[in-house]
Amino acid sequence: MHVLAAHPGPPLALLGGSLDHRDKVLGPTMDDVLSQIHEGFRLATELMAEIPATQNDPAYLAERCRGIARAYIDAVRMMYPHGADDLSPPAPPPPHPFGGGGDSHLQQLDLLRPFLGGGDSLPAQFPQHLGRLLESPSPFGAAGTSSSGGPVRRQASSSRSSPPVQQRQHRRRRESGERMTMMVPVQRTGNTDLPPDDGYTWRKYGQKDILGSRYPRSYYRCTHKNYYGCEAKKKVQRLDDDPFMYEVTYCGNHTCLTSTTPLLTLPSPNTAAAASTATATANMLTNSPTGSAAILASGQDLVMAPAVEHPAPALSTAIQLGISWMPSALIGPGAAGEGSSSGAQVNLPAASGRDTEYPVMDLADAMFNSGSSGGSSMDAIFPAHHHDQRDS
DNA sequence: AAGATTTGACCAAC
DNA sequence: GTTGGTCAAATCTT
Repeated sequence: MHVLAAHPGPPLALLGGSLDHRDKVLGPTMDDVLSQIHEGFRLATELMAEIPATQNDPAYLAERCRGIARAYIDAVRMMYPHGADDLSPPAPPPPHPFGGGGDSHLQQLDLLRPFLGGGDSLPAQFPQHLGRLLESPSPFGAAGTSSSGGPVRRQASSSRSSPPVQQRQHRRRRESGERMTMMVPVQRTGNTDLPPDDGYTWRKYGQKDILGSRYPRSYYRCTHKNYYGCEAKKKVQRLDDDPFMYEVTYCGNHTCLTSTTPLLTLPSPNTAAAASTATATANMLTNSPTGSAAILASGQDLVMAPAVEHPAPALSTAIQLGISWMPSALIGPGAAGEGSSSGAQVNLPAASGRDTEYPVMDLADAMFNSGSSGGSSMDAIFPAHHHDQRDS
C-alpha cells in the first residue's frame, strides 16, 4: 500500500507532473526510479544487517548512510532533473490545520538529512533556509511527549493536608542547565488533548496555570527516575495562538537506557493518525534535549532555535533512534503494537526472518507523496503507533 | 496492589 | 509580591 509503485495516482502527480510525461521527453522511466529506490532499500537492508557488527564504527555507518541517501536522492533527481522547482508540487496542498503540509517534501528530506550523512548528498537545489537548518549537527536523543493513560477526572480533594514545611525537600527552580524547546503538533486523531508521543516514558508530576497563557503547562519527568536516576524532564504547553501545537521543553538528559526508545512503528492503514508521531519523530531525528540545536516550527517552517551546548548521546542511542525511520519490518516484531504513548523497546534487527513488506519504500513513498488528502506524508514514514507507557 | 494522574501547597527565583 | 517548578496526598486506572 505504501509502495511507490502502488501509487500511480495523485501522489506522484503532485510531484510536478507524471513520470509518463517525463518518459516522453527522454527522462528516466518509472522503472528506473523504482530501481533506484530499490537500490536504496537494498543498501539500507545491508546496513541493518551490519549494524550489530559495526555499531561502534561511526565512520563506517556514516558512509553507509550516505550511500543510502545518494540512492534515494538520485531517485528524486530522476524525477526532478531540472532543479528546485521540480521538488515542489505544482499545486501544493493547503497546509494541514495541525501543522503539516506545505513544503512537506522538502521538510521530509530535510529531516532525514541528519541521518543521511554529509550535506553533499543533498540536492543542490535545496532551499536556503533548509540548508541553514541542516547546518547544525544532528544530536540524537529523544524528546518527547507522552504520558501514560488518558486524562483522569476526579473531584478536587479538599481534605488534603500538606506536610509540615520542615519535611519538604529543597526545591530548585529554573534550572539553568540544558534545555531544548520544540514545537510539536497535537495528535490529529483520538484525544487531541494529549501531547504527541516521543518514544520516552514520562510521568506527569505537575500542572500549572501559566500567567498569560490560556492553557496550563504540564510537567513531566522520566518514568525511570526512581530506577535509574534519570533526570530528564519536560514541560508541555499548548500554544495560545495555535491550539493545535504544543511547545515542549526538554530539560536534562535521559540516563535511563531502557527508555531511550525511538518511535518504532509499523505501517498502519490509518496513516493519518500519526501526524504528531511523525513530527515528534522528525524532531527526534534532528534534535534532542541534549542536542546542539532546537527546532521550532513556526507555521509550516522549521526554525532553528539557539543551540545548546551538549554532546550527542552515545552512538548506540543514535543508532537506535536512527533506525526509527527505517523500514519497520527491519526493526523487529516487538517494536510494533505497543501501547498508546511510549515505552516501546528497541529490537535491533535480526538479519534473518525479516519481513520486507514495508521498508524504505514507505520512506520513498512518503517522500514522494504529498497526499492530496491533506495528511502529512511523513505519516507514511512514521505511521501510527501505539505503545504502552506503563513499563515499570 | 501497583503505578499514574490530579491538584493544592510549598518554595525559590525574579 | 508574583510566578514558575516541584512535592506529595488523594484519587484514579489497570
